[in-house]
Amino acid sequence: MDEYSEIVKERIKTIQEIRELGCEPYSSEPFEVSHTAGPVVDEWKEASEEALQATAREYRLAGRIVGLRNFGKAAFAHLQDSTGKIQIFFQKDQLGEGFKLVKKLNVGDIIGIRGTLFRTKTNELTVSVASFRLLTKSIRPLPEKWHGLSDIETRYRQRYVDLIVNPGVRETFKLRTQIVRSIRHFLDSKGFIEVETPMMQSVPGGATAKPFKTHHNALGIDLFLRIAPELYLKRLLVGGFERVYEINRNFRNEGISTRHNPEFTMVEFYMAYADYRVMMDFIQNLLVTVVTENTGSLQVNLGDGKIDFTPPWPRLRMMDALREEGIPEDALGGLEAAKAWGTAKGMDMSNVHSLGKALDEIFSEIIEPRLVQPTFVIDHPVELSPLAKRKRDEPHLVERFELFIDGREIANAFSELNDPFDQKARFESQLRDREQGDEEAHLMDEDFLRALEYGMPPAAGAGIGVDRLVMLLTASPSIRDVILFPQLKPEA
RNA sequence: GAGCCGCUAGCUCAGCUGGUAGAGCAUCGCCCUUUUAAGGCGGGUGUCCUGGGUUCGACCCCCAGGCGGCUCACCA
Repeated sequence: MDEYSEIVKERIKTIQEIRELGCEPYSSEPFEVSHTAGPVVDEWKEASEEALQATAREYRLAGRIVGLRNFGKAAFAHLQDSTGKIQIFFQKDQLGEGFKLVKKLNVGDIIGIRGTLFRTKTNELTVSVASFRLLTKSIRPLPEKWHGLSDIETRYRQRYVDLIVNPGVRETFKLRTQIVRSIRHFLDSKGFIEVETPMMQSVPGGATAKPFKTHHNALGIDLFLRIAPELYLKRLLVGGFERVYEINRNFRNEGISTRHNPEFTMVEFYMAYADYRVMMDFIQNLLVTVVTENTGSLQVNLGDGKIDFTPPWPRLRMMDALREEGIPEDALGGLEAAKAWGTAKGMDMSNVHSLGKALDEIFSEIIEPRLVQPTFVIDHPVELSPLAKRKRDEPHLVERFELFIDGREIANAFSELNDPFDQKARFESQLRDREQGDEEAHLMDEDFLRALEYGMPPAAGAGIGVDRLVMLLTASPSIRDVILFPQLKPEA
């Protein structure tokens, strides 16, 4: 702990004084709560003083003092619990000896009260406290009531304080939970079962990304935090789970930004006997449901603009989009021409070794940022998608789509490659990329191939970035605003 | 990883051309039984992010470093 400030030293003195009054500042006695602030305020906000007196019901509430106005022989405070806040009123006449403890209270303390409702002269619904107990003394001062806590670093490092004083933050995280619940409910209702697959993998696969490495002492082996659950979920398709999903963390050892946290949440789901076209309809359906349930509308406000989720969403073939951009045919069909075109447009193509990568580079640079309204980009080059099934009539492309909203990829899906021979060839091709210095190329996963050899039903699979979806629906500019404890460097 | 910006009391912030640090809230004392940014009177706040340097003198100028934000790069 850091050096105590004068204020904290004062509060520590107060703790002693509280004990001298015979009260325990860190109570272990249970406090039985009968009501919570939000519902009480909602129920009685219209009621007259007479109506309140007529009920004479007793309320037992607990929460944190977030405002305190002390008079000589009376005091007003606001009590905040997880549902909202309500004003409470202490009077010496009512509390007698107990009023001495009121003098020892500070903003930040957690108390439990018992009392009845009334209306003040200014007509605010208030609990007149008949008795109360200090449940937890707070010795650190909360941020100032006017400006609150705005220092971004402190908000992330001490999220507990952020949550106490910034109601919008609480709302964002409650909404995040509801969004996840909506997704889960939707999938459950369509016959999917939720599973948990390994977070620690000896062959990290299912995505192109750099993994975190760790070590298991007893086994004496290195393990990797998973970059995706994909290869395990597909093993479950082989095992006969025809509709499976997992909502959980992935870990990628890459840069941190307003759109990237080293651990992030994905929902991945797999549907046997479907293909990517079926999946496009399915995802559109899922998101329309989730958006409606959580925002009450299909129009979502987003800082400067608006996202309209009204289906159907346009489907844009990646190659057509590039062609419309005026990219010449030779660049669409040849690595060198594509690189030259990109370089001429000011892009860094030095790390690009395949035509697919080159086209992807051009696409993300000039087309993605314009895809503000929900748009499916479909039919990607095969080199970009080593786990996706080839298009029947265009084998250099795969049956894949990405959903873009607000210029960002929200979902990625494809018809799953279930041909073990092609899968093996794709892994081998990835290994060659790796030898050429592509650290993110896939590794060979022999057991996955063995599973495919037993036979995986044709299926479509999809992944949706939950954090980014929540950003969208809460109009949060940074991923750190939708992750309770975002990764930061340790404090100095 | 690069560029730009920020870091001063618990919080939010001011601090001139370099002369040794302030306000509001919070806190402490006194007064106050319907306030809600309660009010009145009075008091104490500090590693000015850290370490060097320049200077008679550094919150301020220079150098190095730390942490954070944004943008870019990598990526989802």
